Amino acid sequence: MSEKPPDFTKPYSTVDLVIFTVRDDALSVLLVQRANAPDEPYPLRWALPGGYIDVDRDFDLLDCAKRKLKEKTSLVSPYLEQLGSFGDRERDPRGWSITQVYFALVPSSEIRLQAGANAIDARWFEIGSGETKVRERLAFDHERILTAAIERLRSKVEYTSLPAYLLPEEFTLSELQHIFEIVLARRLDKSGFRTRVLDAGLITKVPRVRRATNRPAQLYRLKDRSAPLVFPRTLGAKN
Amino acid sequence: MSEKPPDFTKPYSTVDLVIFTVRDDALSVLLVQRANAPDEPYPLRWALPGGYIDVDRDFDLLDCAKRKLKEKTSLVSPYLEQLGSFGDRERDPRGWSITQVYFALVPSSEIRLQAGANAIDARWFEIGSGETKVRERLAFDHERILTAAIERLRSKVEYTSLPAYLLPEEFTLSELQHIFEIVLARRLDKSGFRTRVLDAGLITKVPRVRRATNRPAQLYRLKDRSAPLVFPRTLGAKN
DNA sequence: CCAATAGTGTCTGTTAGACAATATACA
DNA sequence: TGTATATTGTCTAACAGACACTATTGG
Repeated sequence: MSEKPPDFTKPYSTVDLVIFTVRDDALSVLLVQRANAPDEPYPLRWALPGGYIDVDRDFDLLDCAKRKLKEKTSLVSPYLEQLGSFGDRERDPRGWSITQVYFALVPSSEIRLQAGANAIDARWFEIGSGETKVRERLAFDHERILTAAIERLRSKVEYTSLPAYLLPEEFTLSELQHIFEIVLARRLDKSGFRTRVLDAGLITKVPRVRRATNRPAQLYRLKDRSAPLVFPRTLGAKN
Repeated sequence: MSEKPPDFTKPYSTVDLVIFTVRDDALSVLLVQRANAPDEPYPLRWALPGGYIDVDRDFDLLDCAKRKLKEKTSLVSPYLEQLGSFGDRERDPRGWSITQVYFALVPSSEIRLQAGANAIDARWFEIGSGETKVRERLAFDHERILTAAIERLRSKVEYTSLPAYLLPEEFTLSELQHIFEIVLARRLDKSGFRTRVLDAGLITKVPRVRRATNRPAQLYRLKDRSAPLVFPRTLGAKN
């Protein structure tokens, strides 16, 4: 039962990102296409954005995730949370590897996609409701990771106000409800939704309204955009 | 924006365990004392059990965690869940390192402690309610990890039946309630507790009773001991 | 029959969920 | 005035929480 010394074989360590947004009324995830190089595994396959930890530039894991997020989306401070890590002997043909997975929620406006170093293209893919979440076979074990991320997102939406991070800074209650409905894939009752969200005290009015061809709607914003998460009560109504 | 090649400097990768039990009516955590060797960081400090991933023996992260758990407690299949990973440049003086942390719930009976390779002693430490969770300064960033683990445990207890894994396979409802109260550090209403737990359908009667100097108590067991987790409704009563 | 704990029943304030009514803008 | 959406109100069934009562054993 001897410990391996620290300079024994180390696993590869990467950080990958599951970046969600809602566009065209559909939950979508950002994928990048891998380069077509002979020494790169899974050439031309679509994959979650990410890459190796740079021990010289990154101070910690979150730093590394933020850096990669910025490289892909040029966003600086969206919602970012650790999903978990996935590591085994077979997921990468180059050897024992571990990926630290973070998931991010970003507003679909405010985004300019950029292809990264190892990626020749970057695109949004809609999340389907079936067993296979995306109409592509992904590289590595990324399908499993994506599935886990979706599950986490859906379950957290039941008791937090996470979807607010999918909207621009200011939004109306109707817009917020709409985005909840998209993520949860079911209708919600208007009255119940409003009281739950407002009673929870997570959002505050801003002294402005959104005008259209009807009654103007009060604008709100998150009370504390940096706060990791929060919890109204249970949610539930099916309308 | 060039990617580092895979054989560039890798962080060290370890797996650490936060092993909880309840003994003498107190939530406790298993710590090991680090060896007093000149080249080892934090000599004689208490730390979470764990160690380097062995890329030859461990197939995946969970495997590695199970192996280490077995080495320390000789338990094979208790509740084991990934807590998260902690990685940065400073947490280990030997260099950039990442630890994959798992947390386990074990019944306090059924345990024979064993000191591991790098550990000269292993002991249970009671979790206090104050800011500092344990009356010891721990090695590395293990205090932060322990705090996160306790937080996770307490929050999950509010909506799952996790504490059942702290009991032997068969238990009475009173025993289950008692252990909930210890973990949550508050009293619960008997009637409400029973209906919640039973309605959730997580446990089943076994055709036996526990006898004492009073009315015998029905024995129960978890319906599916391998099921990752489960959720009654919200919990809450303060009695 | 007493002590001790197991197990069940009752009452009440709160709330989720469904639904309806009213409000306010532009055209 | 009409249309469209915002916002608020009402009613009801379900439920959590508090508390009390009954049940069953050993001594």
